Amino acid sequence: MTVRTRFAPSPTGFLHIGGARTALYCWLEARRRGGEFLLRIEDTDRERSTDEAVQAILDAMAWLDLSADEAPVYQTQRLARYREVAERLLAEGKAYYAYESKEEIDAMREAAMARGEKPRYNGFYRDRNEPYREDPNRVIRFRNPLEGSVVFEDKVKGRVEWANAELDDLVIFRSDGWPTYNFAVVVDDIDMGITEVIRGDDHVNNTPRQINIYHALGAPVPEFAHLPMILDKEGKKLSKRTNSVSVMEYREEGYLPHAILNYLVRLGWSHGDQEIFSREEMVRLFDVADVNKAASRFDTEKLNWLNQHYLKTDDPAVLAPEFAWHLARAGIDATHGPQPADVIVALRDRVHTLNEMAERAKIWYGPIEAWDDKAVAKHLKNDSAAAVLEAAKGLLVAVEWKPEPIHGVIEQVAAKLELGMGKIAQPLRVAITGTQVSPSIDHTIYLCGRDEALKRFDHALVLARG
RNA sequence: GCUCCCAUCGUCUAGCGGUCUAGGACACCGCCCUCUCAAGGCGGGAACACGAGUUCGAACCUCGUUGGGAGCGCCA
Repeated sequence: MTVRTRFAPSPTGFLHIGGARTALYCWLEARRRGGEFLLRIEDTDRERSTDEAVQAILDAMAWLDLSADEAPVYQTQRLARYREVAERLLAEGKAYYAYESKEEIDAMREAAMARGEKPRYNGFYRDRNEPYREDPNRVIRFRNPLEGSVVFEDKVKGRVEWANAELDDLVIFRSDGWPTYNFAVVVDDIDMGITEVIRGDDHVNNTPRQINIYHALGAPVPEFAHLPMILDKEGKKLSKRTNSVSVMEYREEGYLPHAILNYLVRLGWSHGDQEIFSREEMVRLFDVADVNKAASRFDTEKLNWLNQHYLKTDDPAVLAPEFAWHLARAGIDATHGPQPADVIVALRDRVHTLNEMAERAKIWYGPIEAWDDKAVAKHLKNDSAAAVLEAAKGLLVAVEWKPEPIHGVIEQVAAKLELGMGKIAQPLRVAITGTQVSPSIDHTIYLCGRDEALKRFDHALVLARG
């Protein structure tokens, strides 16, 4: 049988970083085993689901390049099917109508808690065989087995056993006429031919209930793999207050999609000592069965390292479009000025993210915004600065405009004036950038462009002599 | 409260009864390189939560303790 996995987010917000990892693992598992990866939008909560959220999730998936093999399935479009299945369960006596009000249910729960028990439905309508009737409180409940236990072999957690006595008769159809999560999921997973249910840890508790529904429906039970949670740096649940949780926020912060994927694949899974995984390697080596049981913390420092790793090793031409996106966001008009790919080469050893890179690139796309007074005082207003600037200007006018020849010019100036590189590079750097920190001086000058560089030297000469 | 789950350096992890004076990576510290900042190279500190038991032998198996987490909805 073909392996089929699915990622099933509910569109109540953006694609969460934890959701992204779940999607990645589902995608990888399907790919490795030559199967299919599907997407299902769980939008039955009409109060909280929005079209914007659906689009945001789709966009994030596309940006991460985790494409589904079939068009997404929307639960809201499958209502008739859920009804049909629920009717069948009703007809077979595997489900029944119940008419308690929400207040009654709440009271039931509180009473159980008071008795030190789990808050559960007491099964009042279980054996009453109440017929269908118009009632605002009408729900359909699943007749869960009373005895025995549900056992399943979770691919990451191992054997899980659950006493049916712990489970109550869950609502499968709400009074508003929509199916509940636990029911819709099972119907969908059966209809979609899902063979591997890979999802977050928070669903383990639902699994026994769902397995009972599979049994009631006479459908084969898929394999389950419950992924541990991703916690924040403090070991707390990831929250918007303290972390970026949306994948697209990470994009805005300048992270590369494959850096995020590489970070995520190693969070809870490993392959010996390997840290860097290409897509092909992930597909070949990943196996959900090797995923760790314990929750892990999200460490931005390591993500930073990975992001810079890819910044340094990827082809600048391939990185250029994503970088251009950041330049535009930073309000930079890149139609004039240096090629983004050249800027990447100059800055990639110095930053961890693309937006940091865009910020530093400003110096070559527009005028110097702020002069560092200390830099000017130290490197421009001294005995040799003016001479250095003059000499450099003289040679730069005619040199071939590439980093290497420019580097040659600087060496010539040093030789001619009998000065060390420090005495040459720093005044030039301040002249071009207004600060004493920048990439190597040849690149710094090169990226500025000949005309602009000469203009900045002239201005610096004024400062040096003033 | 009840049910279930988890536990190796600060963090991500390797380890699947002897090869562990516990390996790698991020972060941190030091040195080197150096036109600044980085990057890079070399080196360093840093962990088996605790207690019993099983065994000739335990990070690995069992039980308990402690500490964390999840769930207990007409939310997903």
